[in-house]
Amino acid sequence: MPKRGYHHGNLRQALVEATSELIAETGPQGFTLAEAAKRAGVSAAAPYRHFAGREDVIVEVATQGYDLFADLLDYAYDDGKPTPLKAFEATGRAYLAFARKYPGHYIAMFESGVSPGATPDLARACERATRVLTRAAEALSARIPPDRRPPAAMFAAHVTAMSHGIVELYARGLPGARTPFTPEELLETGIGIYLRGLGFLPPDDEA
Amino acid sequence: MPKRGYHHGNLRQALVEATSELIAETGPQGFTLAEAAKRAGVSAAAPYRHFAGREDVIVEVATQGYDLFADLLDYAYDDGKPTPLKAFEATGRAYLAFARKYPGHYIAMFESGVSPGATPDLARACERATRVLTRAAEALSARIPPDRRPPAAMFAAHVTAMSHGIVELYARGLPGARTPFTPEELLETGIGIYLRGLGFLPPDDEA
DNA sequence: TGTACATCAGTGAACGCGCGTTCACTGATGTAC
DNA sequence: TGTACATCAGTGAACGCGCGTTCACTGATGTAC
Repeated sequence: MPKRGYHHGNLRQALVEATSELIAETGPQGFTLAEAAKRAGVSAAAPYRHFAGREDVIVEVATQGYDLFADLLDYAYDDGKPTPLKAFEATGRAYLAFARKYPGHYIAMFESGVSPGATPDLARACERATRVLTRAAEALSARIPPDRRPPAAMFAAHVTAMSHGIVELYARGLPGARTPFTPEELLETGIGIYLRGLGFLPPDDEA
Repeated sequence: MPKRGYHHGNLRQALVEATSELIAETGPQGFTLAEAAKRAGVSAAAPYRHFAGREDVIVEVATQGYDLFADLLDYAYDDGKPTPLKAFEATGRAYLAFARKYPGHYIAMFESGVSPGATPDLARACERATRVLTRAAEALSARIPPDRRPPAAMFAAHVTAMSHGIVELYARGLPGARTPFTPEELLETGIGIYLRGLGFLPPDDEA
């Protein structure tokens, strides 16, 4: 990695980081390129040396976000070890941790209105993240009694929807939709009940 | 209702409707008061006769949204008839139907960054909607074996989260997070599995 | 090692634009007599 | 019923502002000889 190479050093990445911060603070529509440039300590014209325009920066944040997301989920899943269930639960926790730690990336990915097909890179990164989630669902699915096993894609969609809903409603600053529960509690109990409904967990307790 | 009273007739409500359309099209940050005025066939200065400013219009859309939301949920719940389960499922379908039919209101309520405490009216409307959902969860909860019955608030949060997640990820125009399933299918199956996990539904099938 | 040159990241001024908001106004509506 | 007046919803012009983007430039870096 070139440290402080040219004038700025690594302006491109500095702009991506400033942008993700700004998106977390003001939303994807509220983000301005001028403010991102100012935060990076650079004139308003400088970003055009690295990006085609405003939209392009958001797309890059989303792309890096999906890549990081896929990495984290993959690491948490750990090839299904020690058990598919434990690995699956770890993946869920990683989902929440990512949303909490990288809110700007998360918003750029899911709330910016950027189409995942906007760029080949973005499409690739997005698909990779989806694949990790689907794989986790499939591995777990294999242990479910076939007669009540839903398609793995549906299984993955249910879990993704609950995770996303918890992030949006209870992990963000929304002061209205308050519950006495932490997002982590909600996700763990919610997924637990769901898995029991699939017949995977014993009816009483024990994980 | 006064039909075409003063000059415009009912500019206030026309602005609210134009705003909800615009929010659905461009997001809460992309909405401009000038465009809403144009759609209502009125000069850019006219809205200030009815609203304090831009933010105030969004708050009004959110308030009317929560009121309508509460009405629809309440109607669907129908006092728990014919059974708490059927009523609960009908309420879930009403959630999805509202989000689909009034996307601008939905976005103003959940994605605009407007705090539910912004206005006494908004707080009241928001609480009313929450109360309907919690009541439905409580009534159903009473039929759940006490040893595995979660707090009603948690129950309500799980279901709200899954509903919201399905709306955001699979009922909107996001061309990336595609599944072969309709939002209605996803919600019905997801809630069904969840309820089975609570021990409410018989392990095999039957509603 | 030293010099001349090409490259190119970042600058600063400028542009056109559309937005939110204000303000004096105007003209239709409602009301008092 | 008719007239005079008060009210107030909507107008049009204007403002200040910040944004996205362009463009000729400048000056540091890398490279060829």
